[in-house]
Amino acid sequence: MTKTLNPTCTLQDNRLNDVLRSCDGCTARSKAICADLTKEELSALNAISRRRQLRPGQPIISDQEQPEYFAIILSGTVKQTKVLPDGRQQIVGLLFPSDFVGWPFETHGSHHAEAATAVQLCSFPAQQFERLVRQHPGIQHHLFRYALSQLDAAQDWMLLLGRKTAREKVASLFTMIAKRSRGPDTCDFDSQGRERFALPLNRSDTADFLGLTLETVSRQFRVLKDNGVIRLDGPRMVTILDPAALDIAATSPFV
Amino acid sequence: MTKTLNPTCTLQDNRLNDVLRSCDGCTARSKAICADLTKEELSALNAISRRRQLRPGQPIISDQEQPEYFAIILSGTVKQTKVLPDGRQQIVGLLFPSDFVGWPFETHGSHHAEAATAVQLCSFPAQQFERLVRQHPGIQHHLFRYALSQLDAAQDWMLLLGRKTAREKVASLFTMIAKRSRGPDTCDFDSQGRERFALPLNRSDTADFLGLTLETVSRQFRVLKDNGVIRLDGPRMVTILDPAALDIAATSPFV
DNA sequence: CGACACTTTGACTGTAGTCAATGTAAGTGG
DNA sequence: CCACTTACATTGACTACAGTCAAAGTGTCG
Repeated sequence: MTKTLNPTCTLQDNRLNDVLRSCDGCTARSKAICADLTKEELSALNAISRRRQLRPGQPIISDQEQPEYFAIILSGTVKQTKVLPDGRQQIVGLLFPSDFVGWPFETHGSHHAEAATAVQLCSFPAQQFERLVRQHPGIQHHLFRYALSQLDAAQDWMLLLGRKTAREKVASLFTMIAKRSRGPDTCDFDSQGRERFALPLNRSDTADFLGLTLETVSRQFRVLKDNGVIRLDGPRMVTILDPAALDIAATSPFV
Repeated sequence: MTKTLNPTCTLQDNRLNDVLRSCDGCTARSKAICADLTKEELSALNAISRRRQLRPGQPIISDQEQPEYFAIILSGTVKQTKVLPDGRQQIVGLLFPSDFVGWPFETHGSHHAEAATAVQLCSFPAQQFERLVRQHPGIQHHLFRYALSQLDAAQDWMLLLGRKTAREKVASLFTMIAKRSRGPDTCDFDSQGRERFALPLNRSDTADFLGLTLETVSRQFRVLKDNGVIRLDGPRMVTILDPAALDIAATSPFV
């Protein structure tokens, strides 16, 4: 299992332990909502920020509680879930580095968000952050646009849940995760230049994300593997062998 | 088919044809994003507003085009759709009176919105509206909170699409439409005080909203009717006979 | 009246779900 | 070092829910 980084990747130092916590070296700086903020807005944000590390399964926002803090994801993956009274579960959002977790001004909130993998966050105390958003329309503007992109993603996922076959759902998951893993710091290719990523979810969570059972997920993984579309190095490590075939599998109901 | 309005309803005059187009008599005034705006913000909005009437099927925002205008729905229902290359369709949003149609500052937008029924809109030219939003953080704040409520609704629907049975989906649709129809102006009860509403979608669109086929939708309507949960007066007119049973049917997979 | 759009119903099929057993890998303690 | 546990994943056999295909029914409009 050789692992070589794409030569175009420029590894940046997070300096997670820096006392100064400067935004300059932050890996999320160029993509998160803090991108394009004015110097003033950015330093106001930075002044109330705090780094956090979460273990898999640790909650960020618990159902029925006011969130303690909001955060930008620096590394790792966060899952948002909704559950029915009898326990059936649906993952309604997967959040990746540079994504924002939690929504200011939300009152109702039947939300639950937790770390799917180990996660590093840049967090902001809830009330201070809300005050900051009120003071700086620029920050609100970016949050608004980010919310719209999340809404669009949710609606794309509705199309997947309502209209795609199991095969298409699994293939779409792979293309989505590959796309989100494509960043200057996080991209990963094997020795032959083929895209590769670690799934942030186990089979059960994957099923809850795709609206399937874990057995069906496992079987569809196998089919894509047998067809030479992907390779599996362990149950979580996926290499895309045939990107074109994967794209077809993600939008065509037959085969 | 007797139709009596709930005595608590206070019918207001839309004055759709008034030249002055005052917001004072507007039916959406108290619930739409224009609620809680300052006098200044409201009059700025009002100054660029224009009433529009749409026939069923008429598009508001076409896929791949910059929207011409944004709008608040005064009456009727609007559907947002996403389609796969091979034509499979999913309705990703149903919008009711007081809802906002279209999103300022959106660039990508694989959005399509069209009138599901006859629709009356209070519309705003896209560019003028965007300029207004930039100038008035208060308007943006309301739009932001509205976007969050739409995101929450989308995620609730993801739970429905991914995890509910056909029976539950249809029952959930009825509870959702009943809830949205419950307004001071639009509520409708039969002679015995039972809640009643007209479905804004035909069977095919209903199927596209619930992630089912139209035949399955038709059969589940029949089961709920046979069980005495609802009554159908024509294919579109639903009366809720047993609200408790309907709530159970909406969240319990067995029967 | 016939044309058309929409809906209902029936018979059959197939995809994904269910239930159960087995496989795999990492971690624990004797 | 090796049983044993635990969590997760795979595979198989069978089932059932919803989909497909087809026909008939209903209502509206010209």
